[in-house]
Amino acid sequence: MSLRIYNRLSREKEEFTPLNPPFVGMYVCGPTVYGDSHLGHARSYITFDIVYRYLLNKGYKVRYVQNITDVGHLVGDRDSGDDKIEKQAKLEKMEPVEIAYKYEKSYFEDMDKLNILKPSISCRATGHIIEMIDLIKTLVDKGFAYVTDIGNVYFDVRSFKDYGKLSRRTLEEAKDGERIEAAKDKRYREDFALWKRADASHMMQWDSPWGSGYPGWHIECSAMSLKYIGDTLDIHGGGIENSFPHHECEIMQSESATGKPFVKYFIHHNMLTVNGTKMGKSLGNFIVLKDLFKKLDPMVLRFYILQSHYSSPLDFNEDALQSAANGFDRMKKSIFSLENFVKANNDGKENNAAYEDVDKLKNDFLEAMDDDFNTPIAISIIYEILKISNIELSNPKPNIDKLKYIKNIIDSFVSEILGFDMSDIKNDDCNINSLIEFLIDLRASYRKNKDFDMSDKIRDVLKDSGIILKDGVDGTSYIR
RNA sequence: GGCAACGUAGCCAAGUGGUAAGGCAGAGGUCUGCAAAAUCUCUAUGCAGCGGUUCAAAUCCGCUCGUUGCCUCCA
Repeated sequence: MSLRIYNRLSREKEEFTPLNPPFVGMYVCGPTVYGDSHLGHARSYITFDIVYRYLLNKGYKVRYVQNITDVGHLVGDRDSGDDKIEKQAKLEKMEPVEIAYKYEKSYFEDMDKLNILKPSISCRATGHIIEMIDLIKTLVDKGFAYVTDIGNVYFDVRSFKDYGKLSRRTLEEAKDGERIEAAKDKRYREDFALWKRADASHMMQWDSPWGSGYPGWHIECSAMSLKYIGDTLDIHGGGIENSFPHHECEIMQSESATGKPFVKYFIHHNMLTVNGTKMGKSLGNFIVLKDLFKKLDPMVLRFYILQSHYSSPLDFNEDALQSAANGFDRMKKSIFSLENFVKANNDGKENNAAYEDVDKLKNDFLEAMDDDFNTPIAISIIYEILKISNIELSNPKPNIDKLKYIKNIIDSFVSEILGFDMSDIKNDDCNINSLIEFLIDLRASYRKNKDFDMSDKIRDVLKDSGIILKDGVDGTSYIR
């Protein structure tokens, strides 16, 4: 079995062969830290978390680099306008660096809740101004960029022969869509800023050979990926909406500077919409993760997102969310039953037996993941494996070895590869779990003695306390 | 306006040439002190519509309709 990845450069599924196996260099565009993370971030970083986890699972040594954009990303994603961080800093009456740290922290908190693994390197743009200046210098020296009278540095897109190799746009098309007046000192309207001269009012600025200023948005990704991974990345990830202009610009900068291909496999995830339309601050359907998690288990969101393929558009709506929550709940219950049974009946013996029906599903799961990370199919196979487990559990004499075998596979697939945190219900402050366990045991003994008045009473009291008791196949489970 | 993607059951969603996975919701059995859980069966003769290619099409080609995205906010 070999991994196949849909490469946006070739627009085809290709077999994945890293440049220097077993090492894999993966770069993913990180957040611009000027606000709390939203649903779109969840989809993006869950997508690449799956890629990262699966590559690790296949035995690759992955260096996963993700940037933190804390300077240079201008409102409008263009070459003029306010810096997003500075704008927010003025709004909150804080230093730009305070804003950046605040929302970087917030970002990682949310990603932790979604059980997203930390990248191997998380690097801030402001920590790499020197690298960016060096890269810009190289581009100017090689004639791919030019310095204007007022001290701006632009990339000369007409010097790059493969313009549009990723987005498949031509310079002619670009002209048609132009709605914003280009800066006056550009030689050509599609040239983009590498370095901008700053006036005194600009809060963040650095010395450079072209005067005091700040970097353009695109250059940070090139500078940091070249520094930490090398001239050619095995994988570059990001959202499809950044395909143009951001990723296109990265390619032009990097390849012009190094003379080598910048990226082997470009992976783009598709958009997330809310109730059928694009999520936007101005549209009133903007969903911030911190708000959402007040009423939604982050694992349900993870499940919801992984139930559709990363390359398909995904709509977020109440009905679909509810069905995902129900489906996830059933999966979780089946896994609890399995784990509880194995825990209670573990004889500690090594188990070398193999089971054909389980092995077939095991292969199907891995085959689905190999096929461009097809998580919807992978999840459907989890249900089929759990069905075998449930049937075995309801046997009068369950096959312990088989259940142990299944448990190991489920642990690996559900927790490690799909990244679901299956740890039990979390307590807020005081630990009342043992108390609940005691009442459950007590009720079990009443039931055994057929004292159903008492057993039902315990169930009712617990229910009034918000604890729903359900008698599972192998014993009682409870839900708060 | 230019470019691109998508349209599969009540809902969500796989499937890119060989006869429609899985989840949710629904119906009916089995099991059970009751309830729940689990399990079994059923639920799209059809994949937006119309043509075409083929022994064979959800899948390839053409047209039409619809939705969404990028070129503005935004991952």
